[in-house]
Amino acid sequence: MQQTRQTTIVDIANQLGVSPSTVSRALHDHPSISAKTKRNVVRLAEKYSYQPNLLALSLLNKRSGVIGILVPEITSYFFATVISGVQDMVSSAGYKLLICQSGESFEEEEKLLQDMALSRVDGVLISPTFRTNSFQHFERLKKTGIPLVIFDRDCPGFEADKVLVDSYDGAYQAVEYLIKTGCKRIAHIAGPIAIPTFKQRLDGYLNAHYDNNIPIRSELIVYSNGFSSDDGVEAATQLLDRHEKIDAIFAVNDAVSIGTTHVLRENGYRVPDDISLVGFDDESYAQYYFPSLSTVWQPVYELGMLSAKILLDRFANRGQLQSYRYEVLKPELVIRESSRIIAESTSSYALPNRPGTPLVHQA
Amino acid sequence: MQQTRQTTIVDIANQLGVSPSTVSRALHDHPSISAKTKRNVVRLAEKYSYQPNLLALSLLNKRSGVIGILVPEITSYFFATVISGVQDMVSSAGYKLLICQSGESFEEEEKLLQDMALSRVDGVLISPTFRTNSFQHFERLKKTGIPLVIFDRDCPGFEADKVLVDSYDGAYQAVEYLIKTGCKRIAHIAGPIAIPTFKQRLDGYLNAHYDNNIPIRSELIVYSNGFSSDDGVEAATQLLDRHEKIDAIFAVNDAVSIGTTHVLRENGYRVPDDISLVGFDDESYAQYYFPSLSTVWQPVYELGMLSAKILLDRFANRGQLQSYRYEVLKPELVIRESSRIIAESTSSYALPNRPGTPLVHQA
DNA sequence: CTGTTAGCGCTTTCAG
DNA sequence: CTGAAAGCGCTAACAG
Repeated sequence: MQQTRQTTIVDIANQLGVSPSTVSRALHDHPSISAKTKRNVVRLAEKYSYQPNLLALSLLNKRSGVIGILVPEITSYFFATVISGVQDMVSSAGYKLLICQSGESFEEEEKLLQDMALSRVDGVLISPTFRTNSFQHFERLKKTGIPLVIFDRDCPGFEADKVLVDSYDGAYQAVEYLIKTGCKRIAHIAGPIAIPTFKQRLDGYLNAHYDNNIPIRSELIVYSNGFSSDDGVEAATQLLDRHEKIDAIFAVNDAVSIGTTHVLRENGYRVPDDISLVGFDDESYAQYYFPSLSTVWQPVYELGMLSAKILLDRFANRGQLQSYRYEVLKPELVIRESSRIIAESTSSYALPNRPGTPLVHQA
Repeated sequence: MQQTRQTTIVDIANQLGVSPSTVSRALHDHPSISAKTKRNVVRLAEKYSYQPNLLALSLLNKRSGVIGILVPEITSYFFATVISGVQDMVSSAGYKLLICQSGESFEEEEKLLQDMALSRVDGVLISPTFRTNSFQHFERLKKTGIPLVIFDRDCPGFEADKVLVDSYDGAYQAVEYLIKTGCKRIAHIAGPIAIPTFKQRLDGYLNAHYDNNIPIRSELIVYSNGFSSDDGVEAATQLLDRHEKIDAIFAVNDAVSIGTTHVLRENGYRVPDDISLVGFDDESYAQYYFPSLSTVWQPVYELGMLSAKILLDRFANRGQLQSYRYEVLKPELVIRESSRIIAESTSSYALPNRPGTPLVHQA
């Protein structure tokens, strides 16, 4: 624990009676360096377990080798997995990852982004808070020359590289499946529609009805304040209080789903016998839940990898003007026990075996 | 996206015809600086949206303002929550957090730790992989003067600040509770006992039996290869294959528990009617599971806060020799529906209402 | 009140 | 093959 001061290149130089530049060269296999001095330098370096100071290097090279990622929170399966994907991609390119949570607070998002800029991260990946409706802080970042990639949650009107999941499509698949299995009165527990992703899920729900000529009943849609299990409990309770007849529920995500099943069970409804239920996310517990949860799987890990890849590409083509990339990944419906299954269409829906979290997934 | 080169203090100085130091002083409210020049400087700084280069500062001050945290993985509720606690603590002290995952790989752990040392993090929080049995890389870090705190997973024989949870006690509580509720043949699905934490849970299981004069049957203990739900499925299957009579299972954690309930259900056992089940961790889904999971809650967020706090204290008393701190936090048994409840002892066990994840918890 | 100087640790011309 | 010098961006004595 004693702060013995790290040995520097100068220390070694002095001890050997050579110049710092010689030491530097020796340490980097520079061609024009005598084998002898090189040996001496390397020996000393090892003896003192010399460690190059990356801070000095960063200052010199004007790049820190750090990529920042800003997410609303890391405790959900979704973001934690995205981060894993990003981590794997950037570290294979020699970058470190600075992970920050905004906690869905806009002010925090601004502050953290500012912090990152100050510490001179080389690039940033951002999934904005659902309160983020002004993008000046993003623009500011762009202006300082730090490339950024928006992922998962879109920022309408803000131009940047973006990697999203087609939530609309996932929701559409889910609801159309419910319709095909004979459900007529399908409720939707929507998340805060300030989040574009959740708005899209609602739209998917609506259009699946429309395309299948099923009337939409606004009394079957309940808007939740958040998207945790507790929010699910609240929303589901609210839904049941309306005393509407329902035979299916499409919930905005799995967390809300399990809150919902809880309420349904307490009120004597059986899933899926009385009510079919489909969630979204395919959380790690979804397959082991009882009944196991039908849900929409998203290529989360891949989302992280791709976002990071796009950022790295920007580094490679630094300066060159390039149009922004806009990537949309496709989710997949996973049918399990929480929804009734109709025989004839099973084959087209059932996915072979998708255990928990596939680390690598083919697109 | 155009790299316009960030404006520096020198740019401002030149433009104003003053020296860089004057600019620096103006920007820092130095007492001896004329109101006029200060105004000029500030105006220009704003005009060019000047941003101090933290890398230069770090190099100068020999502190980066970054704290590193190294965990086996971030996708579990446990570590994600620890990180949240750490994040909140360190950011309130003005530090940034560099989060790294070892993926339970020893080599990766070594490499990442090395990386952190190179980027001159000011301190490190570590929860080692379960393969970590040599601590030379930790020693090396200590020698370079970077303080480190070990949390959650102990490193027997390695001296450092440590913050742990009393897993032994948690397990003991759980098993004693099962015994008190009348269970006679309590099985244990143990995790890899290379992890001290899991070894402790096993010990708690054993000693609770011993203290209550219940014979221990080795055929009721199954050692799982990992601690995911899939591992739980495998271990539970193995357990049932032994055709031993059992009336309760204490599983090493909640993830394994839900894999276990899955297998039990498939084999026609009802929980808790036929078999009582208790897990460990109190994951966010535990209370909404069916049946809701009896489990052992750990002060996870607090664990993160405290670990970070201890590290910050080291900074404050830098250099001063101090004995290492060894903190052990107490877990609490949470009784829900997956275990039979006996009337008379309920009161001493039942906890009022403990929804999901308490953000702040009194010790 | 302000400028000059030196230096954090390192690399990289440019001269030897 | 090696050294001297300059500089990345900034601050903190030390002089004026």
